[in-house]
Amino acid sequence: MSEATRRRVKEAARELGYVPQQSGRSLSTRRSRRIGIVVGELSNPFYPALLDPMVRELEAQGYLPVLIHDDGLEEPTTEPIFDGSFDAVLLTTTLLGSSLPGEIERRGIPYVMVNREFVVDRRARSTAVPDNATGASLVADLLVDLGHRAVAMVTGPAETSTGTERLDGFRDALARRGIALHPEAVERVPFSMADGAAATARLLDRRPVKAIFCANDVLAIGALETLARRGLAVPGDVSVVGFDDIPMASLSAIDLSTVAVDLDRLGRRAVRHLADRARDPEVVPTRVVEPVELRLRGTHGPARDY
Amino acid sequence: MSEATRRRVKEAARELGYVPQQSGRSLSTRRSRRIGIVVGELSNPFYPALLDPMVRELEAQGYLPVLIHDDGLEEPTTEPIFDGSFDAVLLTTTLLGSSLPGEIERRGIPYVMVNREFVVDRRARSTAVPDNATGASLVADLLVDLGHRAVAMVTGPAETSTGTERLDGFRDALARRGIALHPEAVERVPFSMADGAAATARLLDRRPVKAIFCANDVLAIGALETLARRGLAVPGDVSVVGFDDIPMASLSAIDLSTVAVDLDRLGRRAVRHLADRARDPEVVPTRVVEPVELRLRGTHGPARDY
DNA sequence: GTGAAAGCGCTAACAT
DNA sequence: ATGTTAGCGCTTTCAC
Repeated sequence: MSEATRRRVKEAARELGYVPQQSGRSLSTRRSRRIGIVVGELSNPFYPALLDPMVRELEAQGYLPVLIHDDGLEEPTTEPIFDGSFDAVLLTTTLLGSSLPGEIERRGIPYVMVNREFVVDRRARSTAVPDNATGASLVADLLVDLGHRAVAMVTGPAETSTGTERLDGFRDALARRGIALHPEAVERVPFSMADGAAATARLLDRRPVKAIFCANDVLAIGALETLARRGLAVPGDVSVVGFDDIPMASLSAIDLSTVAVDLDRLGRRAVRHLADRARDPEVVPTRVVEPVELRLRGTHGPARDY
Repeated sequence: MSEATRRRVKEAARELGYVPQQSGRSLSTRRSRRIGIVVGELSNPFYPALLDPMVRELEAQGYLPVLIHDDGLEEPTTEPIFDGSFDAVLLTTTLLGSSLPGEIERRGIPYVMVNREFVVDRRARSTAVPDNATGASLVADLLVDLGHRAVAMVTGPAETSTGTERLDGFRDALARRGIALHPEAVERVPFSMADGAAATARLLDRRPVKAIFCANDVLAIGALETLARRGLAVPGDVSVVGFDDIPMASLSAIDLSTVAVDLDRLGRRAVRHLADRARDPEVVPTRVVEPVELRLRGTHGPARDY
């Protein structure tokens, strides 16, 4: 076809406002240029922080993000995952016992888990996760080095890899330093600010606590909330350390010491790997581990009163 | 077809989990059960706050939300709006001069603007907006009643109805109380935390300021950031009032006095109206105005040193 | 190079 | 009731 004709046709199409219809195209090509994202509560600041880079990178790759809302209580609506609506799926809320990844796998739909893992057998799966164990051990060493002994942890649900790995990593690292994490010094709650606040209140009521490691920043901000309400000084009376380094953590009014995860990079790498898999099903599933580092701000301090 | 084969086929289909394919269905019914949402930066906490209730309500109405990312710099990718991908569209970033609503209208695609308006002629359009003028006047009266005279404002871009209406409402209400808002006491910047912080710094450098009204909470939190960095006490040295009452505003570490908008209700009402329009094109476009009220917290105080 | 036609998977209208 | 078929709008193949 001649170049001039091509241009004339394009021009005419533009004038008439013709836009090729996606449903027809999808039916014919079996590709939708859409990616489903199973994502948690947007009111939980962690999810926007993770979603933002994924949305940007998807846009750069020419995909449209479709949200599948998972409130953590009832099962999300999974039909669109299986009805051919998406070229691939991003999973950010996967629980350890979930059957969803297996079902998606069985149907040959490319997927990548982000921030969460699904560990059942030794088989490689596509995931992009922070180095939870290392991050937790960094916090343990930090607190021990500061002289803390009355240490507690607020962690997430046992069915979340983040909640479990960060707890295990913390406990193990403390043990290596000869400190036992007392069962009563551990609270397991959903990853929400309100739950973090309530868990901290229970911890404080139960036994003397001088340092609290929270499995993520959202829980940590909840903890700060409770401490502020009780008139306890941070870090004077109690040290608090979080995990993730969500944008809120760096506000001067919060100034949270935390384990920094480059969520931007995590999200983008997850999407790039997903796009690779969507384009070529032969691409081998990869476990991407994002390094972490301590981000020391204003909520940790030396132990006193020993 | 033999009875045995029929049974075998049905059985196999059930076991394999047959799911009707959406692209075929869409092509045939001309309905996608998907709604496009043109939304701003997810890293700007206002958007998750607005998106959250919309996503929930869409889910309740059986629609899937598809994000169209508008970074405010380059035009968002609008093809999917016109290629039949969506039954309707939610617009949350519309600028006053934008041609997008008109184009969408021309093609007969149902849409609702949320938090933003597009005012060109007298014709009714579907919008769901807070009562900007009233909110701004409430703040003006509050500050004047507290004795403030050295008043400034950080507002949003002139092309945003929110930025413009809140500025106009504030200026008019001040004028009614016999106070002029000096042009040098007004900063117009994009609705971001960093811009709010920078604008506040410029304001402070230019003239003595004792009270700052920010056109939204994101700007206000930026302002607090600058004030904290400069060692200025809030509200001792400077009062700050925001607009929207996003969840962050109520954190004890921020405790922002603001004009509360029920974003949850705003988002849900917008979606309900949109769903009505998507189901029946005859439904008349409605301008939904959400009432506002002062939410007095800890960042406003009486004027001193006059 | 150009044009016609088959077929993607579904729904709805129409026979039987 | 049940089964058949046309057609949604696109891409791709195949004739010409």
